[in-house]
Amino acid sequence: MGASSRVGRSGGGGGTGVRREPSILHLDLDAFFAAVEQRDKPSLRGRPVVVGGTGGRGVVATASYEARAFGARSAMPTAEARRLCPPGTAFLGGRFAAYRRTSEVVMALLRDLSPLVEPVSIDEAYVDLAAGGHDLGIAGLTAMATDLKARLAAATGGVTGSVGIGTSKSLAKIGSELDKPDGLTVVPAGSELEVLHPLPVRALGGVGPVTAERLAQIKVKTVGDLHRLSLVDLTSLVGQANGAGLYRLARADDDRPVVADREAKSVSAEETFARDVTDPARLAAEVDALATRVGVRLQRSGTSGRTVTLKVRRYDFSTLTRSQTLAHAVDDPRHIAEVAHRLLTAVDRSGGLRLLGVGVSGLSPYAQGDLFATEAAPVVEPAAEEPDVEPVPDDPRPGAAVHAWYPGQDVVHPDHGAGWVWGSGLNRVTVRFEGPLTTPGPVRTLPADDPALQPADPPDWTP
DNA sequence: TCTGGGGTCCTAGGACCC
DNA sequence: TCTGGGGTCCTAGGACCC
Repeated sequence: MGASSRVGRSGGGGGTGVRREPSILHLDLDAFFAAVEQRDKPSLRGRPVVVGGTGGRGVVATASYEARAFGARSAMPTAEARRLCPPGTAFLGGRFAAYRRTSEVVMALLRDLSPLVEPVSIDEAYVDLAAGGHDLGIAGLTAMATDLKARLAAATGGVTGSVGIGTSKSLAKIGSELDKPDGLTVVPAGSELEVLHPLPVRALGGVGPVTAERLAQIKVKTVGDLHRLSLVDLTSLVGQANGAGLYRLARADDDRPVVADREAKSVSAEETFARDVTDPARLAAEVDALATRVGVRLQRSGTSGRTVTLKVRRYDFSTLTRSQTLAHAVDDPRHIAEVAHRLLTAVDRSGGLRLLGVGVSGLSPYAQGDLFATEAAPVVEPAAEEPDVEPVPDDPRPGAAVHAWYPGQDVVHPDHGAGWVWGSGLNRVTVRFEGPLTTPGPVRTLPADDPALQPADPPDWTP
């Protein structure tokens, strides 16, 4: 949200960089998962090792440099890596506890350098060296980084990393890519554009296959080519935020801070099945299992969230998400599962599902059930003004008027067809109708006592 | 034996409020 | 009867990253 601090820092000429000294360090561990395996199993040293999904639908997480020589790459289907690599290649499923332990050893070494360490992933981090009071001269930085690499290898039993140091996150990251594996690159202040401009646009963070292709169509291949585009041309090509970001990155204009302790914004779990699943009972059981994984992790981290998202990948790889935002944050697996089940009901499962996922976002550090904390939480403040109607048991007699509705309830209306409640207040109820519609627009706000609004499935009532 | 799993950020449109 | 503009929230999808 703070993305648009439009500090017009062009200042005319070569507005290169914001920091005057190369004070940002980026560390990238080399072929990390495979390196840990080779460390722990001497028989694997010097041999091609592929870590990742080993089943029929697995993909490669990490290929050792020996395996890369045969063409194995991250994100490649494991089946393809098997075709490329020779007999004797090790295909391993991965031991994440071991990777995490090793990662923690490395992150601790980085925290010895500076209190400002931002882990990007299990095998990557930025360090703000200025916050650690280091000598930021080239010789001093080189000596410090050389020493870091030696301590890293010693502390991890032989895992290596590539280090880049520059005046920004972008330059530090590019530096660590330039000399791999076991590399060290310091980009001196003032030489940023010299380093940047010959590189392919893909070297910049945020340029993936789609953006690169769009740029290639107007003959923009290198960062130098990119530098010649106007801000207007760039934003019209790749969008407002991306365009403005690339415009600055091409000028080495990157003042993003190193942020320790980033708060998670969402928690999710998903599963690709070995074979597509159609059986409703099996799908329901998978939703329960995924909701449990998510709920347990939320509870362990002391957070909960208001938006539950269901992700579905169909037999033909088409992927969709359905979400619902609740009046209150949830972390209870049963509540998460209940919403996810409902969302699953509304998607087409014919032909079978390849993947199911469940996620919770809109996180706040206030767990459900804590009344005082919930009332203090700014995020649920609006709900206090218009409290949910208690899901009082509807009068079960067929035809009885219903004056209380709860989110998720299936309803039917003679003018609007079938739908379900996604919000309710004291005097009105908001319903999303699925059609067939006799009026335009899927959402209707109706008086809560509209006599025509009925539950889709009136509960059985026995006198 | 085609294409994982865990994330972040952005965009666009509709609803809704003032 | 005709019709606004700005801002926020929500939903869905997509690009990208490791």
